Amino acid sequence: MPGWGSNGTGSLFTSISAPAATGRLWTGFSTTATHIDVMPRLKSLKRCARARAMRAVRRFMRGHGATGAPLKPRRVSDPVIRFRAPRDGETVVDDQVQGKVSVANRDLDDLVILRSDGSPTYNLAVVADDHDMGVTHVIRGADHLTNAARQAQIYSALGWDRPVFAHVPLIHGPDGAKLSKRHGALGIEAYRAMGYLPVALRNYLVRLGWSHGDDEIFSMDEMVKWFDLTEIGRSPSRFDFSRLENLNGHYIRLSEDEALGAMLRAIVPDLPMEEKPPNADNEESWRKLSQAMPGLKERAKTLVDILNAGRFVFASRPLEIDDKAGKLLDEDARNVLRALLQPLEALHEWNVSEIEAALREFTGMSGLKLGKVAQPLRAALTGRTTSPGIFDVLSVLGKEETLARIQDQVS
RNA sequence: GCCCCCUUCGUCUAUCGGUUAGGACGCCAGGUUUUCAACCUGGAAAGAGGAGUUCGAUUCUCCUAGGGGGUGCCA
Repeated sequence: MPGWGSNGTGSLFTSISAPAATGRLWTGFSTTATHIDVMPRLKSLKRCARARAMRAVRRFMRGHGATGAPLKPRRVSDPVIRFRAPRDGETVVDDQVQGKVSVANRDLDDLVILRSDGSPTYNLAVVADDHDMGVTHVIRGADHLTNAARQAQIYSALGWDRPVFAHVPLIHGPDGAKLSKRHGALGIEAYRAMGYLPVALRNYLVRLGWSHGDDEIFSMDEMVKWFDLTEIGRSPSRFDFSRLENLNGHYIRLSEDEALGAMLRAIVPDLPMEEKPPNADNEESWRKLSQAMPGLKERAKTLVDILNAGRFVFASRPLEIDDKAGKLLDEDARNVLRALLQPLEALHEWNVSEIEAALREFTGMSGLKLGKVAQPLRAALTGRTTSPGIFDVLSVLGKEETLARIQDQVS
């Protein structure tokens, strides 16, 4: 996405417009790229306004006589310049999404276009700036619909052609209230820190207010090929985290292990303390994490989930055992673990297939179901009742660490 | 208050006047399974209400209700 963030006074939620020449996207506008034609005229208007206001005040004071106090106007407070809007008729905006929207002109007031300090206000600035840049399409949130009518009037007053307007429906929060930068807004960085992938976010967002038959998963190419303004619905939607999580899980499972590892390391600084892995600067732990990635990504909905589920590779002994895992480690379980030490110790090769063979042989001999062996092991090795496949856990941890963690529980 | 926009399962949506109103997420049940996920099968779940137009309305029109947005020397 080009042009995220804010430049000067504009920002993501204000306006997105495309200059014809380059086809690049711009967000907001810059008040420094100014409007050669308009500004000087307005400036002089302002001087006139001030002079006129002075005269009016004097007149008023004369009219009220010299009743006492020293009534001598020093200076008129700085005037503003307003746009003289048409009083009759209506202004019609032909919007690509909303259709023809008409507003009676009597409902649109004479808005301020130049502040008392001489700077232009939003509605004048976007119009002048978009015009200067040759912007062809103004696409923004439906909260700007009324502004479009005002801006249309300004375009007309200036004798300029209007760009194409498109006002897309807003996205409300899960509670149905507006989601915007000034109210309960979540910036894009917040979603990053929650462990959402850019691809997932894009895919989720594109389906809000827009659809392509029954399709749910879109590649970037498909989005570009199929998306069209004319197919956008007009009703606002709610932000649904479970839907986002589902897509995010989908894309995590599709991601390469190395790519996930890189993203994980990148977001660690942005995470709250309790979500950061312990000893996060330990390279060996990161190596183990990437080794465990196939099993971890299978189970995760967010990057934070991966870090959380993969915490056991970062943890140092003695391991913290959570409540559920603790209850699992009763006397029977400890006996199983004790009996496991010897056959594991005897393994020369420490890899998934050797480990699996050894454990299955053990269950065969002892008559225990694999679950009766796997769960205590899982508890002792990860401190949790859920984890990636148990053979993978042993393999990733390494022989020495595995035996030590079991020893911690049986002694 | 005034103006504008919106209204199909809880949520996102499909439907270009005639369908058993479809799909997805979530939820419930079952299957698979070393846990949890993933995956597979099945299930519950919707046209806000009222008038019209029409042989026939979810679909077109109007009204009501509800929701949202706007109404700044904010953007």
